[in-house]
Amino acid sequence: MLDIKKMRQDPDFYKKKLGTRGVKPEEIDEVLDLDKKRRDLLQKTEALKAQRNEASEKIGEAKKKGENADEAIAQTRKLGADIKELDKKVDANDEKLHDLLAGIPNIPHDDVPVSLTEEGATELRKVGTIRKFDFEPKHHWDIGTNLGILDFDRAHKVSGARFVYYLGLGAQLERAVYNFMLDEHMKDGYTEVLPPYIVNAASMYGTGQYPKFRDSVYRVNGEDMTLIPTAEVPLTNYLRGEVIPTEELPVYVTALSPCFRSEAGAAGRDTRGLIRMHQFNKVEMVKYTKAEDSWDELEKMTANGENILKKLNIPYHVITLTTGDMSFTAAMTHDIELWMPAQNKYREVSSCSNCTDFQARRMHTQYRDENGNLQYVHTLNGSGLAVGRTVAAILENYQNEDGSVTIPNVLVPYMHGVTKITKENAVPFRNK
RNA sequence: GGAGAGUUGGCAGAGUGGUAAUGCACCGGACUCGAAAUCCGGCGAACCCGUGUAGAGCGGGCGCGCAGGUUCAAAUCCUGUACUCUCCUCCA
Repeated sequence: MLDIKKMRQDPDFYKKKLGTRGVKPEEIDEVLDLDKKRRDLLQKTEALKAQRNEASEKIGEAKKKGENADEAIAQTRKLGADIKELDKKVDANDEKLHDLLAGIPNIPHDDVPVSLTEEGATELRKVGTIRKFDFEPKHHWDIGTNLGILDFDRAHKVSGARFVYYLGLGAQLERAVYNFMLDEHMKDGYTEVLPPYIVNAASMYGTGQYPKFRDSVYRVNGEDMTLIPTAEVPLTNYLRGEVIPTEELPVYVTALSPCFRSEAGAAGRDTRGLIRMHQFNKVEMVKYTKAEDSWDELEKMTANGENILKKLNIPYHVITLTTGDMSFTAAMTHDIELWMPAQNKYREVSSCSNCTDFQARRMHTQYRDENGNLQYVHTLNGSGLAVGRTVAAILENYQNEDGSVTIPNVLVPYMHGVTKITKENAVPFRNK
């Protein structure tokens, strides 16, 4: 949610900045018209209310003295009707204003590359050496299926498209990866959290999924409850409506959670493999910071995500998304994309965003600055990392010609000493 | 799923139709070499509108979980609803 007062003061700035995200200037004008109308109506109704309050007070005094106040009551009665009429108009106007304003995205930072499409993203750095294969590298879904550790067919039978079973060492690998990630983040100062996986509509609104993206989530139990599309929702809403003691800032939290997404509109994309599932695991990082610290914190958070890939020794690059490609709430987003040999390209594994005060204004999450004034916190979120995609990358980058997969060194302890997944050790019950 | 109780300022806690007690905490001052104690004064989240250089000051609105209703007037009455707690049932 943007600050309407600031928008009122400098409409041209907002039109220019939001234009880079595809917001039409007429939308801003409409918001400002409704804002003006709101203030006009408020002045009228508040003047009447002041009048009524004064009259009521006099009636009260008269009654105390035992005097007759019938005439004054009759006169004041009319005021009540007028007020009710005006208040209805105010409410209707407020609703329109709020709906419009809640659908306008965050203001992009000046350093964000301007483009309405994903083309034009800035590459910040490229890390790691891309492995040269002396055989044709296989896709992870073929590797996983051949080893028996990924079973897409039976998931399709039991659940449907875009679901998967992990088995044996595959399931263990997934668990090893997210335990490794959580341990690394704890070393970096994050507090581990195990949040609820179902949240209410107010939380979805707070982080900005609602009202715009109702259709991309799974709702349960009628309208209100939603399976989380990301742990960002319960982590960021954790302090919703609160004033955070200043000495606690910055707050770093991390959580593993499943993420549920309907992937409406993604039909036909990434139909094979682990890349785009209705349910996947993700380790999420969330920070609450003071306003002046959030840009530094974004860089640190991105580094926390990169740290995982460095230790896993998987090549990646970091890009800054364009104005048109960023998520609704972000003022700037760094994506980490890891290397998928079989696809011969980088694929997104993390998205780290500074949402500035955009979510905090929706959630009313504040702190007191050095003058004792209330300020909105800045919120950041980033994947640290998407677990399924990381597993996919391990399978592809660490595959051997015979179809086996070597376990990255840092994960061996998490795999209880297993150094390689082979057809023989992959799924015990298949080898009886 | 059934029954009951509760929801008031940072915290505790009064208030059953006349416009939110009191205590603690907090802020300012006095006393003191200083601090504690004590005394005096102030302050009741945030928010919204007007005025204004101002997130100062001043004026107004709103404000007792939330949303409606009755009334000149609602924390108080009525209706609905959310959440919390207790007991029963159930369950990992």
